[in-house]
Amino acid sequence: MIDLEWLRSFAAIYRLGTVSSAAGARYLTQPAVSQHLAALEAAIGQSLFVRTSRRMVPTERGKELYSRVAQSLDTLEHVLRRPDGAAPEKPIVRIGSPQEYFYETALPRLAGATCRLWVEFGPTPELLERLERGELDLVIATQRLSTRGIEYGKAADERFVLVGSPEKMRSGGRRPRPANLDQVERWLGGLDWISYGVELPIIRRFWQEVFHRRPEIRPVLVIPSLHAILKAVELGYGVSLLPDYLCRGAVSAGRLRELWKPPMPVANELWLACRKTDLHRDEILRLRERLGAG
DNA sequence: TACGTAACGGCTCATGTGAC
DNA sequence: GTCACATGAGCCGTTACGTA
Repeated sequence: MIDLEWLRSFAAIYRLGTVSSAAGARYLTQPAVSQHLAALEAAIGQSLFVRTSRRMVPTERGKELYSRVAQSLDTLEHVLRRPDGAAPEKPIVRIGSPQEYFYETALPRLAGATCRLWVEFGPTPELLERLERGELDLVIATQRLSTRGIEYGKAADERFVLVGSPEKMRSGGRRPRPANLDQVERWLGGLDWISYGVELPIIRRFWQEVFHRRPEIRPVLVIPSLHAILKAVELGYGVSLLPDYLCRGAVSAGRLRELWKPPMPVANELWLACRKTDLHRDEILRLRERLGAG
């Protein structure tokens, strides 16, 4: 007979990745949780995790079991937590995202969601790692990493727009003919640039895709925030590349100007990632639909 | 019915083991 | 050396059972 406590410990190990952290989360000691898992594996007759030196990696049987019990255990946890007569507690979905995309695009789409949302920001590789570890439920990713057990759905395309302030452009010297890439490169290389980082992320990619070489640019301003870059461009610090969803409003309002359109647009795909074992969860499916990856 | 006692289950603490 | 899991020893609460 399988004890419910064994399953609760199993789910905690699955989500948190180690027996020790699962023990902490369950207010038990590590040996207690270790014994729960050993008893569950003995009852089932199969290993549910591969013991590596640093992590407990679920086996196929472990993944299958988790997908079958996770929703029921969550429901049970909610029922046990809520006081008698209280309305059923909404499930929690933990979302990881790039800050600017979430603020500009995801947040308006999530208005009226029927679950509670806990949002965290960070770089995509880190967020995907945390998704795999069970610390997040849904990640808006700027790239697809080959991670087993993660399902990706296309959420959106973002096009990078080369922008500057109208005042800066008036004093920026004579503009080259748009079709002459050598002239355009020399012209752009002579402008003041604002970059997200010293390694010139976005700018480097733009340069390589358009001019097929590395940019020789020393940015006048480095700010790891796209919103701050937008403001800095408006204030005339220099020019930069921004996602279309972020600068569209400022361009329409005349605060920014698109300086030049490359022959082929430089774009990025945005993905919505979740664990395959969570694909049965209603709240996950609904959020995927809202965010465009249904 | 009340009490004493043994058995059992589940926990913690301490420690061993293996991987990095 | 550090980190994480497994294991043995011992403690404690619960339960079953016998006895007054």
